[in-house]
This record gives sequence, structure tokens and C-alpha cells, in this order.
Amino acid sequence: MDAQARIVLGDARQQLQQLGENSVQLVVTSPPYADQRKSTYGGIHPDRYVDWFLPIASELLRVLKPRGTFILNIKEKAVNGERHTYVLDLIKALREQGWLWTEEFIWHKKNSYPGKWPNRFRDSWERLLQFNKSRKFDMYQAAVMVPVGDWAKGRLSKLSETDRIRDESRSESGFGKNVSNWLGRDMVYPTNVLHMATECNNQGHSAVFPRQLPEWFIKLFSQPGDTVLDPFAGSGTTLFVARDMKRRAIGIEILPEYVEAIEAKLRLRQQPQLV
Amino acid sequence: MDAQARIVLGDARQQLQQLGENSVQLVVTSPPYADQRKSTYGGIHPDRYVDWFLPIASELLRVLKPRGTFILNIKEKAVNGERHTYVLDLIKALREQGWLWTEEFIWHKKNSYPGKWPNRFRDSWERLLQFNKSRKFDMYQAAVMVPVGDWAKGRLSKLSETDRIRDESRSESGFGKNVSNWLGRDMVYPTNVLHMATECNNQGHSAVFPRQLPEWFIKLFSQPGDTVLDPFAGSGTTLFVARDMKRRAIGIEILPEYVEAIEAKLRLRQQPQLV
DNA sequence: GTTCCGCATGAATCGATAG
DNA sequence: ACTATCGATTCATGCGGAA
Repeated sequence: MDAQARIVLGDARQQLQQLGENSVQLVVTSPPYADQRKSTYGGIHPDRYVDWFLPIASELLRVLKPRGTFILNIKEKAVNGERHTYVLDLIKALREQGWLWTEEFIWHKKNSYPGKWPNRFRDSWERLLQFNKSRKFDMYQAAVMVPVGDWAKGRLSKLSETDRIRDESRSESGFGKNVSNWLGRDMVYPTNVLHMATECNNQGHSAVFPRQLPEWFIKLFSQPGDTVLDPFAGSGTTLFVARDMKRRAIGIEILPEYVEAIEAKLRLRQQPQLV
Repeated sequence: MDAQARIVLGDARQQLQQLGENSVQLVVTSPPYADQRKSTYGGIHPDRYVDWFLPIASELLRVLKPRGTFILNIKEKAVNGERHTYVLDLIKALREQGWLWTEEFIWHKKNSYPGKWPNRFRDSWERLLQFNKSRKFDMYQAAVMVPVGDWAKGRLSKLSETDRIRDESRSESGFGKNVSNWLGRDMVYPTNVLHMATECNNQGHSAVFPRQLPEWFIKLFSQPGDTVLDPFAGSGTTLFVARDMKRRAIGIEILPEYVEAIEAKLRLRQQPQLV
């Protein structure tokens, strides 16, 4: 088995106890949604979702490094015509458990699930909740910069005069001047809204994430050599992406057939995949 | 004064008591966010936000028609490095008050406020919470259909690159799109993610909403002749849009200078504005 | 007439400084 | 220690003047 990527068969709550405390830099996971994927996971009732998740989160709190990050992909379903509140309850419960609710990213799914209902439109976004153990955490923002929005209009040829002068005065005053900020002004920082299409592989396992989603968070919150954990590995997307990015990857998955599929893929490629 | 549009000077909680019960089809409003706009509204502390808002919501529940809708635009701020939970608390409190939390739309603001911090990116989305009195409410989905967005398939190859990109960015949810240009193409229903830039005028009062935002909800949840209410009228965008769409518009605003500005604009134009 | 480019302007947030 | 104020940071947008 690839030493850089490891998949464990078993229940997340139990298997997490085998991991050492303060050993994981980043958790990226998409747990089974309430009452979703019944056929595979048995389904957790929305009303019991918080109680089910809290013991697992407690273990995550233990294994996560002090400057590490926990990214939770989740979205409430509609029940009796209403949005259920278990995600709101979960956020509050996690805070009481000691987590800091640092941010809520929005994943805008461009090709959302089709359908039509008389009282609502298609749901094309999900929550990506960021939790931390401390206000001071590792964040490598430069790793996820994106092309400036103006690139189509050709307005990036010159900096505005005010910006240039502001930059020059900063450099003269001796404070840390980031030359790349204005020399290579074609890149800017992203926002907290992520636009990504879901991968529609209808073969076998349905990929929950597109690869770019864990990739973005792994770039942003970890460095090569760090440990990335997904306690609900599913088809293993987070695991493979992390390994390809030279992180140590740990996955936990309760379904034997998923674990076997992941192990097969791990044996198949010891080298990073290029897609 | 225009009979179709009426602005009332005063506190929302008190002035709402003057309105008859079951008289309003749609409430679209953007109350002052916690601790924001201190200079004008005095600012409500995040910890007291729910207590401040509940009495107002109680009046809204009274004046709203059984099949009407309440759209609440709101976003929590960052406090001590964390997202504050008052919006989550508010959703739960409104449900206890009798509201149904039907849906959460996402307003993706492409031009979010700039800035850079070590622990977060720019916040470029806001919540648009939909509440109803009943599971059966009026929803005119056909009124907001948008052209099908299969740009990637080469149908627009003749357009210049800049035009194509500009169109793509504006049409991700069909907003700001000139539908007449696409007559004959298939129309589809939108999703629950709305893409709109804030209107940043260089002169005078800057509008909180872009006009398309209330316009979209007014189309979706009301018909001509219905009454549309904004208890925090501000610069009056919702009011003017509703009037231009042949709805009866009622606004409440506590700041005399805002009320005067709205009254002046109402006198100025009895006819729908074409911009 | 167009197109191009400079400029002011935000529902912001953090860290340091001051009372 | 806890709260209030201030400066620094940053980018999409529309307007208006210039080419």
C-alpha cells in the first residue's frame, strides 16, 4: 500500500480513536447527509443528526493540530416543505464543544441536480463550514490566488496612479513591500464563494466532490508532508487528491466495497495522477 | 403622492401596527445588519439582534396574507475571528414564532468589499431567507424563467471574447440578462443562487440592493395589484421597483432624510422608470 | 460615435493603540 | 482584562473625460 495514503475500514467514531492527538493538519469531509444515501449508509434521521455527529467531532477535535482546520461539507434537506434546522443546530453544538466557527464558504454547484417542484427551485449550493481549534491557524492564501476579474476587459495594463503611489510610499517607509502584489498584478485573492461543477460520473460510485473542491482546501490549509484526513472517505476523492498533492492522506470508510475500491486504486497508482 | 407607492416615516415596529392584517402579499426587506451602519441607525449589537427583530417579525406575520412570502436579506458579521451566530438564532426564533423557513437563497455579490486578512477571504455572499405562513404559498415560477445557459457548446462562437465573457459572468443565474436577445431559445427555471453586483454609484446615496434583486422576488411571489412591503425602506429601491411593476408599494423608514429623498423621487416620477 | 482608461466608492475585518 | 477607535488592506463597478 502507498505509504502516503491509507484507507481504514470501520466506523469513523471508533477508528478515529486510533489516531494520535494533534496529528492532523486538515480534515476535509462530506459526511452522509441526513436521510440521504439511505441505501448505502442507512441514513441518519435529521432530528438525530447532531447527536450522531458530536462524538465524531469530539474525536476530530482531539486529533487535529492546534493550527489545523476542519472543513465540513453539508446541506440541509427540505422536510415537509421547510428547510430543516439540523445544520444550524450542529454549528451551535460544535461551538459548545470547543470549535470556533471561523467561516462559511458557499459551494455553488453549476450543474445542480435537475428537477421541478411547485414551491422551490433547484438547490444549487452547499455549505462548506470552516471550524478551527484556535483563532491562529495556518492559511496559505497565496496558494489559491486566481486571475484578476478584469482580465477579459484588458484593463490590467497599468495600475491606477493612486495604487502605484500608495505602493511606493510603503516601500520607502521600509515596511514589508510585497513586490509581487503590483508587479504581477494579474492575480488576486479569491472570495468565500466557490464555483465548481459536480463531476457526473455515473459509473459505480457517485463522486460527492469534484476533485477541485478538496484540492482547493488542501492547498489553502496545508503544506506538502502534512496529514489530511477524511473520516467519511466514500469514493476516496479527498484521499487521492491529498496523496497527489504530496500530503499524507488518511481515510476512514465503513463500507467494505468502497474500501476495496479505494485500495485497488491505491495499488494501481503509486505515482501522482496527472488528471 | 403616488397612490401606488407610499412611504411612512417612523419605527418599523410601531408603524406596522397601522397596517391591516392579511393585507400584504410580499415583504422584501434588508434590515440594518448587526452593528452595521452605526452612523445612521445607531447599530444593534449582535447579541441583542434577535430580541430587537422578533417584535417586528411578529407584526409582519400579522399583516402578511396566508399565501404571502417574507424575504429577509441578512448576513452575519465576523466577531473575534468567528462568524457570529445571531442569524442562526434568528431563523430558529422565527420558526418558534410561527414562520416556516421555506428556503435559503444565496446572493452572490461579485463585487464584494475589498480587503485582506490573514484568516479569511472577502465575504462575497449574503443570505436571502424565505419565510412563509403556510406550506401553500403563491409562487409564479414562470415569471422568472431564464434562457438556457449552454454557452460552452459554441453557440456564441461568433461573439468576441470579451462580450462572451461578460455575458457569461452576468448570466450565471440569468440576472441582468436581456431576455429579448434570446427569444426562441429554450427557457429554464433558475436555481436558488442569484448572481448580482451591488450598485456602487459615485454620487449621493448608494443603493443597498441592485434593482434586480427585489425585482426578481416581486416577480416570483406577487402579481400586479398585490401589496409589497419594505419595513426598512432605506433608499427605497424595493419601493420604486414594486411601483414600477404595478404593485402597491408600502415603505417604512425611520430616518427623515431618507424619507424625504424617497418622497422627492416619488413626486418626480409618476410613471415607471425605464432604466 | 465608440472605445479606453483613470478614479472614487463601498452592509468589511484585523491588529494595534488608547482609555 | 475589556471595550472603543483608527489605520491599513483590497477589487469589481460605473461614471466621465480623453483618444
